[in-house]
This record gives sequence, structure tokens and C-alpha cells, in this order.
Amino acid sequence: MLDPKKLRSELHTIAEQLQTRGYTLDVEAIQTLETQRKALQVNAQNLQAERNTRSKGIGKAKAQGEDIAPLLAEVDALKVQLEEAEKASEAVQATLESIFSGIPNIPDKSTPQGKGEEENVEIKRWGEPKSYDFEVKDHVDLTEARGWYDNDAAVKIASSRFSVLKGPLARLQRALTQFMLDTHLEHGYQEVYVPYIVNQDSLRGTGQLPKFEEDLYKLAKHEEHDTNDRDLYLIPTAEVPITNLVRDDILDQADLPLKMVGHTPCFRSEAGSYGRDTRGLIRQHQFEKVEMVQIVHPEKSNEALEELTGHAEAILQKLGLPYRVMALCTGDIGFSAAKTFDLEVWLPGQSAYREISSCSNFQDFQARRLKTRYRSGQEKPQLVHTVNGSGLAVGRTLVAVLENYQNADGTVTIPNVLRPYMGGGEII
RNA sequence: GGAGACGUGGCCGAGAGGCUGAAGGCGCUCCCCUGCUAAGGGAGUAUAGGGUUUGUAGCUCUAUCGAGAGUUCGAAUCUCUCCGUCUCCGCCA
Repeated sequence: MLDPKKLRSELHTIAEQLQTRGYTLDVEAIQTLETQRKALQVNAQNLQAERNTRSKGIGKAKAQGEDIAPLLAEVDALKVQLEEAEKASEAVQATLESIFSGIPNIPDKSTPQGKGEEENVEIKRWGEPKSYDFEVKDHVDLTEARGWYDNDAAVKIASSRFSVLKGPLARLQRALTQFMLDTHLEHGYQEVYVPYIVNQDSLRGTGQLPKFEEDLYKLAKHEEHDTNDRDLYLIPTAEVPITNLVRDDILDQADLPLKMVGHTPCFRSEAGSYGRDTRGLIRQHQFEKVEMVQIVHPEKSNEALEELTGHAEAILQKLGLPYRVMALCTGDIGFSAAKTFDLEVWLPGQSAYREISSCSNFQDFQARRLKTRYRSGQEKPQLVHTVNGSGLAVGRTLVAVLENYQNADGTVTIPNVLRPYMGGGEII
């Protein structure tokens, strides 16, 4: 969420900035509501103040044994008035709140301008896509014939867009996960294990709610449970539980930056992507991901983003996978992000670079919702900045390793760094 | 799952309808005192929102005692719902 104070005082500037990402802010509607809010809120607070002083008066009068009946009668009328005023004030504030929470983050100055995906800027390329003297297969062809990838089984036990991995393939995925986590420990992250199911407050904190509920898997409630029971959701990314570790916290400035890494499955309904990437492991309802999160001082967030992106790149480099770094343009960055780098890995099976990591600086957009602040000494608490990124999407990395390291005979060479995790095996 | 107890500021802990944004203690900050150390004395020490304002300064109002709703002129205090913690029993990786 954006700063409401800033929204009020710099409404037109913000509207312009948001326009760069293709979001049109209804300036007039907000101004009208703001005027109302101000009047109603002041009115309600004045009545509250009145009520408070009078009630205290009654208390004193009573303590001195005076007759309080006339005082009570006086306050009686006030009560109705106050209730109406509070209701009106709360209603406008709720309306504004719901508008505000639907407004995306303002792009960072360094985010390139552009309308959509096509205008993202390639800022770096690492590694050369290998040329093969045989016809390359994609990851499905490489693994299905050997009985390691079983889409039919996944459909049978769940539905489409799930997968069953077996044997060396399953192990390779685990090896990748371990390798990534171990590497990020060397990068100075603290490993965390977190719930895969989260409540609404957590999803609001990181910005998935209220706007993107359809992307999430929501858990059905038990009928016998009360309707007030909290709604729970499967996590779409470890970003949610990990970042929410610091929700409502006031951190000591000396403890910043906080660097955490965790591995979780991720669950996405993939609503609205019915025809896309239906083959293989690229787009699944359930996939493994290693996620890095940094909680940083506001002046250091862009620096932290560079560093964290570098940590994600390190994985690709150690695996020897060719990739490029894209700076997403204003029209393509996510709702909560101010700046995003995507890492795209080369997939020989598709002859294309495909997203394998997304690293973003959210500045104080998430922190405001999370109420995550830091304090130095006796100073007032300030909002932190949050930065996170995949390091990496394990399923897609698995695809990349299979396709880039395939041999003419259909076997796959294991990258050096993974061999310790594969019992020393060099080839599968 | 059953029975009971409980949830107050950074921490401990009082408070049981009004004078309580909250006693007291610990911790922390600043000042004083003091050969050093230890001890002692004094002051301060929640967060958020609004109004005023060029201002994150000052002044002022409001809200917050796990969360929400209710009763009341007035709620930390009474009622209800939820969340959580602890103890005993049951079950379980």
C-alpha cells in the first residue's frame, strides 16, 4: 500500500507515476472522498472528545454525591449523534481504504518505461547457449520415456498441471534444492522453515490480497467450525510466510539487513493461463521454490536488490546455465513491486529464454501493510524496505539442467556442483 | 477431542465500571553525585491516526490493555464470538 498521506498531498504526481505502469488513478473520486473523510472524521472525533469530557464530569459529580440525572439526559442525545457520526466516518474511511489497497506501487525511478513485456530491457547475458550436433529433446521427452516423469499418474491422483517425478529425476530435484539452500547459506542468509498455509493477514501483508484472490488456493472450512473461523490459503510463494515473520515488528536498526532463505512448495491456481505452457514442468499448480527475502534499511534497498539478484545468478552460474537478466519495464512489474529483475534461463527444448527467477524491490509498499519498522536509538520507528527473489524456481531449474546437459543418447550429465548431492553420480 | 486456568507497555506485574494511557519493579536513555568499582539521587522512556502548520517542530484531538462485536453517560474491568498460551486427560508423526 502507498502512503495515504503522500497520496493526499501529491495525488496528481502519483497519478502520473502510476500512469507509466498503465494504471489510471481516479483522482477526482479520491479527492471527493478525501474531503468527505476529513469533515466526517473531524466531526466524529469532536463528538468523541465531547462525550469523554462529559462522561468524566458525570463520574466526578457522582463521586461527590451530586444528582447526575440531568447530566445523563444531556449526554443521551449526544450518544445517538456520535454513533451516526462514527458510522459515517468509518464508512468513508473503509471506501478509501479499499481504493488505496487496490493501487499498485509506484515504479522506482530506475525502472525502464514501457507498456508491456516487449519493452523489458535486457541488461546482461551470461553464458553461451550450447550448440548440439543432434536433435535436442525437451525435458518431457528426455524423462517420460525412461519412466521418470509421469503426467498421467499426476492427473489420476490430482488433476492436470501437477506432476509425478520418479527415480533419479525426483532425486535431482532434491539435489537442486539442497544445492541452492547451501549456496545461499554461504551468501549469509538464515535458513527458515515456515508454514505452507497462511491466513489472510499474511496475504494482505505481502499484497496478494485483496486483489489477487483468484490466483490462490483457499482452504475449505469445516462445516462444524464457526463462520468466524479464519480463512486459510496455500502459499503461492514462500515470500508470504517468510516476509510475514517480521509483520508488526519494530526491529533494531543494528539487526538490518535481515536475510532469510527458505524452500517451500508453491501453490498457484493459474487461473487465466489455460492454454499456456501446458506441456511439462514449466507451469504447474504445485512447484518447488527456494526464496530469498531481505528486510533492509530504506536507503539500501536498491543495493540489496542488486545483491540478491546476484545471489540468484550465482546459482545459474555454478550450474553453468546460460541466462540473461531483464529489467522489467513499468508496464510489466508486479503490483507490489517498484523495481524487478527477471532472470531468464536458456531452454534448448524451446530455443528460448524463460523466466526462472524474479527479484523485486518493494520499497515500503509491503512494509506499510506489514507494519514492519526499524528504530535506531530513541528515534521514531521507520518503515523498512523489503526485497525478495527466487533463488531459484526449482522445477524450472530442473527443466533447464535436463535440457542443457542432455546427451545424444538421451542421458543427462549431472553438473559438477550437483554431484555430491547425487551420491557422486555423473550421469543419469 | 474433553475439562479447567489465563492473555495488561521492551520484560515482570498491579488494577475487578469513572480521578487509569494505565501503580510498582526490572531494563534502557540523559543528568547529578562519587579516587576506581559498587552503590546512591533526579528526570525521561508505547504505537498509530486526525486537525492546525511550509514542516517528520510545536500545540491539540482520537484510538489502542490478544482481536472483533455488545451492554453503559462512561469498559483494561461486565457479556458474547474468535485467536492464542498454559495444566490435566485422550489421540497422534
